[in-house]
Amino acid sequence: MDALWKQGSSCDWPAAATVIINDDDAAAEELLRRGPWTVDEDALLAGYVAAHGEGRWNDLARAAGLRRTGKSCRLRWLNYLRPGVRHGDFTPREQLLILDLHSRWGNRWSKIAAHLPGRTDNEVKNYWRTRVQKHAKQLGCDVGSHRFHDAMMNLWMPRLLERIHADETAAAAAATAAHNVSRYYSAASPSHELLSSSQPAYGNAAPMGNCARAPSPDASSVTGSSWSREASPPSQFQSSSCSTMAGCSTSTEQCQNNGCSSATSVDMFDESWSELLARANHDDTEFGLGQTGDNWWSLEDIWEQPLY
DNA sequence: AAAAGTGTCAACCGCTATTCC
DNA sequence: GGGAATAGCGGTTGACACTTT
Repeated sequence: MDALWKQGSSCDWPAAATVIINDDDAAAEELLRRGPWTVDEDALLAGYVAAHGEGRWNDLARAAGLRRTGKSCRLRWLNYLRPGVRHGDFTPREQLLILDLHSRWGNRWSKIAAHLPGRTDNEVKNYWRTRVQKHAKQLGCDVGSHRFHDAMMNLWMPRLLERIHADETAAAAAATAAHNVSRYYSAASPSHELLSSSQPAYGNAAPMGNCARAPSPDASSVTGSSWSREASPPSQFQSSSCSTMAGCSTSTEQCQNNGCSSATSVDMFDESWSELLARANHDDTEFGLGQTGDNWWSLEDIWEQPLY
């Protein structure tokens, strides 16, 4: 198929580009859009899937009136529009799980993503390529090398575990404190409800977001990258920092679903996560915290540079 | 303030596997 | 059984935002 690309000036939708498919049959010529999705396209796709469900994506694209390939529609739906998709920084738990699963399975992104609720293979892949490979580069080695593996096992992962533990300890303390405060106000005055109602309103408005996420993107945000970037907290690991209930804009249940380290029990990673912790507890040689003497990365490297 | 460099991530590409006819 | 269509996967690219000089 010969394809001639041109910028979308002639297109009804802004930006992006269109492709003209040159076919022997002129009647078959059609315009297909590519590039960033618009709000209108998102609405069309989401609305159609909501009404009719997922199906054959090429047919769906046509039926929905989208000038996109089925492949493009599928990708947009899976990576962005599908309910439950999460965006934003990876929590320390997620980072740890990615490191662990990648060490077992390699670049099996979809398989790894399947263990990270709400995360897509694309996001996991991007995380690996941008963050993890960057550290490997700093070490002057390849991500597949023994050196990198050792650094990951002896430095990175133990510190992620430390961080997670610290977060959970803080969360437990905060939850206890909140409980006590609640009891105090409950006893002292019926107006304690104000405490809970003072939570930011956008928590419910963005049910798919993680706890650190800002309000829903406004209509001018098209691809999602803009708002996710804007919403990204400046401090590392902030996405897990809804450990204090006061700082979390979502309910406890949402927090759990979103992987936040709230004080209460259910863990989003279930089996994989417990396996990991079990290994951490029983395999000191791999996860030992005392093996940081060979300092390829300084502590500053580990914690000052973003691991997310 | 502007240019250059860097990081991030959505979207696309090409390939393989699976399903359908 | 075989070919076409579709789904799914991993790799790559390009645009944009941010940082550094």
